[in-house]
Formats: sequence, structure tokens, C-alpha cells
Amino acid sequence: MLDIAEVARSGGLPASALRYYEEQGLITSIGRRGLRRLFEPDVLMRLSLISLGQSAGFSLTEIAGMLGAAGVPKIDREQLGQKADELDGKIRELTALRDGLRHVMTCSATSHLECPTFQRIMRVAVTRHVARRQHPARKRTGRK
Amino acid sequence: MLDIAEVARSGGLPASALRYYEEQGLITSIGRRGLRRLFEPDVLMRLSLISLGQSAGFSLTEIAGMLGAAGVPKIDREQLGQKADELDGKIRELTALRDGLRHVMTCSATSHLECPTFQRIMRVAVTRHVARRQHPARKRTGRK
DNA sequence: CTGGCACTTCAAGCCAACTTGAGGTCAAGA
DNA sequence: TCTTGACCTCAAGTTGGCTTGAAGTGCCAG
Repeated sequence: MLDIAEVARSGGLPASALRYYEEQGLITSIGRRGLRRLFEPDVLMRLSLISLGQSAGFSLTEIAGMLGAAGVPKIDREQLGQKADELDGKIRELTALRDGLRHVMTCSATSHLECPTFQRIMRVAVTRHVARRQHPARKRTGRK
Repeated sequence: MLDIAEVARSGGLPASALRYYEEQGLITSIGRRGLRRLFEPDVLMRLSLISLGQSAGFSLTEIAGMLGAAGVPKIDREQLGQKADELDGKIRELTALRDGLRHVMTCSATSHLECPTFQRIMRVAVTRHVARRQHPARKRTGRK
């Protein structure tokens, strides 16, 4: 059993964030010592996954969905597959974007927007991206 | 020359967003017809790149930096390399995350947090991720 | 038993990225 | 010429993900 300060320290985020996550149902405290929340060590793994999910561009709500509301993995397999496919698309975009950046570093066209190699690289990413914008896999709150 | 409505239509985003982007220096209108902004067709490519950058998790400010403030690609090569490296890391994380999701779909351990295969897959992503959180490549406004 | 300090709650604030609304302008068609 | 409707500006509102501040509580040290 870890108290909130320990979780905060090992998890690398402020206690306020932990309270917020609990409020949002992303983590659960397993009891109290006095006022202080107590967590199982498990929560650290969960925090890592949350952080990972965030950096993958998912909202806390979506992450809550993937993790299962209360530690229970009541996750819908089909939905998971969808997420995985979304990630595939994103990965390909990022790869193209990265290649684009690397190309710009070494190519010395005055305007990269006119460099054919750059255009070719970017066209891949952009068309994929636009396609996904037209058919959003599921509701997205903010504009992508 | 495209008027704002045409850009909005082809670019797939509302005119309000275009005005906002201009205000933020991400795009430039090349004149007015009456009150109405006019843009060069170039702006469409720029918009795609902006959208792409956003989906890669960069802020509008960072994107402005990469694109060069005013169409000029006054981009610092070293900084670009850094961005590319960041993307590499992110790509590896997303790949692991995707594998994790696909695994969860097919593995029927009652709690995935206890399934060793899942743990192995996730450990890769998580450790990379945590490492990057400890040494943030550069200032990040929002918490990752 | 008495502090003190780290925790607690709750409300309000903050930033990014836009959107919405009120009130204004102006080119183009009838 | 005169209307009309799509644009304009500027201020304020919205959402997500937290942080901050004020006021309270309770374990542990002394």
C-alpha cells in the first residue's frame, strides 16, 4: 500500500493530478489512512499506461474506456481493434512526417514546399491524414 | 488566389479556424477583396502540414516554429533533427501500445495487468516513455 | 496534549485551440 | 440603387486537463 505522496513521487506527477484521475475514474484508491488516500502498487502501472495513452493522443475519457472503468478489463474487443487500427494510421503518418523532417534537414532547396522529394514524402502522410479526417473513426471532441 | 470560403471548403476547416491561424502567424493572407481575405493556393499544403503536425502531438506554436514564421523555411536544422528523434521515440511507443492492444484482444487472461506477455510488451513502451518524461527534449507546455 | 505539517475538499483559475455572438461592412445581383 | 448575405472584428464562452488557494482535519513528534 502506497500513500499518495509515494505514488506521486514514483509516478512522477503531482498529487493534485492523482486526485483528479481518481475523480475521473482512471485510478482507484483502496482506502484511507486518516484522510490520506492509499493506493495499491498496481496503480503505478496504470499511471504509466495513462501517460502512454495520452502521448498517443487519446483523451482521458478514451483511456478510461480502454483500461476498463474500475480495473476490470471489461473492454470490448472490437473497439480495441479499432484503436489499434487508428494507431496504425497514426504511426504511418508520424513516420512520413519524420522522414519529411529528416529530408528537410539535408536537402537545401530554398523552399521545401517546392522540393519534389519533400512533396512526395508529404503527400503520403497528408493523403492518409485527410482520409482519416473525412471518416473519423469515432467521435472526436476537439478538432484533430 | 482563393478566398477564405474556398480555403475553408478545400481545407476542411471552418473560416474561424483560418482566421485564428492567421492571427497566430501560421498562415498568411496575401490581400483582401473588399473585407475578404485572399490566400495563395499554397496555403492548402500548409494547412495539411499543420493538421499533420497537430496529429503528431505538436502545439500550434511548435508547428509555427517548424514551418518557419512566414513561409520562409528559416528552420534550424539541429532543431529539426531533435523533432525527428522525438518522433522516432513516439513511433516506437505507439507501436508497442498498438501491439499491446492487439494482444489484449486475443489473450484471455482475466486481468491483462497480470498477463506476462502484456507486461513484456508494455514494459518496452513504458520505460521508453518514462525515460523521455525524465529528460524532456525541450520545454513542453502541457504535462505530457 | 499540543503543535505542525502534509494531507484533505471545494471552488476558482489557467492555457490552448477554437467557436459563438453581436454588431459592422461591402461587392454583387435584381 | 438598394438589398442581401457572406464576410469582417472583437469580446466572451467552451472543453480538457490540470493547478492554485483558502479553509479544514488528523497522525505523529515532542
